[in-house]
Amino acid sequence: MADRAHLWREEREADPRLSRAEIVQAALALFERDGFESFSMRGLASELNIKSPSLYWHFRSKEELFDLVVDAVLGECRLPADDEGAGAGEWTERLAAAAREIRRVLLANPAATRLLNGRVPLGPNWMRLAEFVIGTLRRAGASDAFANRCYLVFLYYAVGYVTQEIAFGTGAEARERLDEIQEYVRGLPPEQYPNLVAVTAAVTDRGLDERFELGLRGIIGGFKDEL
Amino acid sequence: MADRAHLWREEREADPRLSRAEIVQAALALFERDGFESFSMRGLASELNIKSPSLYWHFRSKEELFDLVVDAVLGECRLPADDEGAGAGEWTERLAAAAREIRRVLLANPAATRLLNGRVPLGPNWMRLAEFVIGTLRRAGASDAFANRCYLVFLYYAVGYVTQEIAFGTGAEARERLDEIQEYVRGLPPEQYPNLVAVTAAVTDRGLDERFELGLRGIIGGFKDEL
DNA sequence: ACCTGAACACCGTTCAAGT
DNA sequence: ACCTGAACACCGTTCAAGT
Repeated sequence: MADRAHLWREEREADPRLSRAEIVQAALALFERDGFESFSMRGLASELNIKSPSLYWHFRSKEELFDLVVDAVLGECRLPADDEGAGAGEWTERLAAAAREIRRVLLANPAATRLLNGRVPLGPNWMRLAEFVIGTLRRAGASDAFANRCYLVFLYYAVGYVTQEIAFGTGAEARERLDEIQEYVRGLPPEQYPNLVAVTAAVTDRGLDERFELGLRGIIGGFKDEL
Repeated sequence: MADRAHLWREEREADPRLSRAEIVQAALALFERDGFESFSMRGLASELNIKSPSLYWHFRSKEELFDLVVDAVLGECRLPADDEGAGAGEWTERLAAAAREIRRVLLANPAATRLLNGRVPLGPNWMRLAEFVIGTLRRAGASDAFANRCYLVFLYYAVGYVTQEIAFGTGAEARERLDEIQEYVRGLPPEQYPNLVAVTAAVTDRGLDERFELGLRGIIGGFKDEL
């Protein structure tokens, strides 16, 4: 009887030992559930039913864990298949699609995205993005030197834009926040900020999508001109 | 004799009471001296020879103080004078100059710049930047709606790029770090990252200035095309 | 190999109290 | 009006010890 219970238990909690990947996924989930500011190693440990010092067997530090969380998020980006053949679209459109995908994934993980700042991403999923951008550019005829220049500009644009965008919040919260800010700007002294106030008064939409596209057209258009 | 000493003392430490601006300046200095991670309210208080709870008489929270530190940094940006007359250069060049100035100031204050992430800047010095960009665009013939779209894209590009750039460190440290990363990328499996590895092998310079300019040309060129 | 208890040296913030 | 002492409820991390 006792033997049987034990067997059941073993089958139930499939692997009592935690893998690094499992911990990273739990960290990511916790980030998005409770927000950036609420995260702590102790909180993560308790979510995993262990004590916080155990985490230091798996990771050297919180920063190291964060590096992996960032890469895990980037891993959610689905890039267009790497085909040069007939079906492959225009390179400019391929790049634009990748940028939109990066934005989609980062907006879906706003809390974890904040980890990207002040961090040089070096994980496989960042490298995958770099490989895609550089490959696309080279097949479009870019020299090595030029492709090397472009890819960071491109990725920094996407990441940088979304990072600032996220500060407004996401979803309904963002819309509310943006409306508040519009109110605030409209109330600013017009003699000091004539253009800012005038322009804000004239526009009522929020247009974060359109702005991303505007910058993106500029960046990619610039690549095309200098190719 | 005791009276005299007292007078001296009063003349020396001009204003024993601290103003918000003084505290903000001290916080900024501390940030850049000891780095982002080392900052604490207790540390700031001890730098000002007060105890940390006193800071909460001046500021509602650490976040509120940070808002002011961010705006203080942005206040260091010197924009071209607002002249429409004969001396005024091409609007594209005026915008480019402003972007370079923002980058210069943020690179000079890397620790404080990290505060910009996840924050919507709403202080007077951010508004000043917005006013400048919008004014320049409107005088160049942009509609209200278009100027409103462009200015955030423009500012986000500058801020976003520098934010990521700063992750490499600054000065000699950055050069060292970049060389390390180049080594690391060159050592990556070429069958997995053929383009990335090839391109990195072909290029030896670090080119963060040139990349910023490349993106900037694209962004501003895009504005010009759609004006 | 993986996890824990106990401890160290910190945090941000509140609040009653001082002057 | 401005500042402090004492306290609360936390942190990340280390390290000897357990299994």
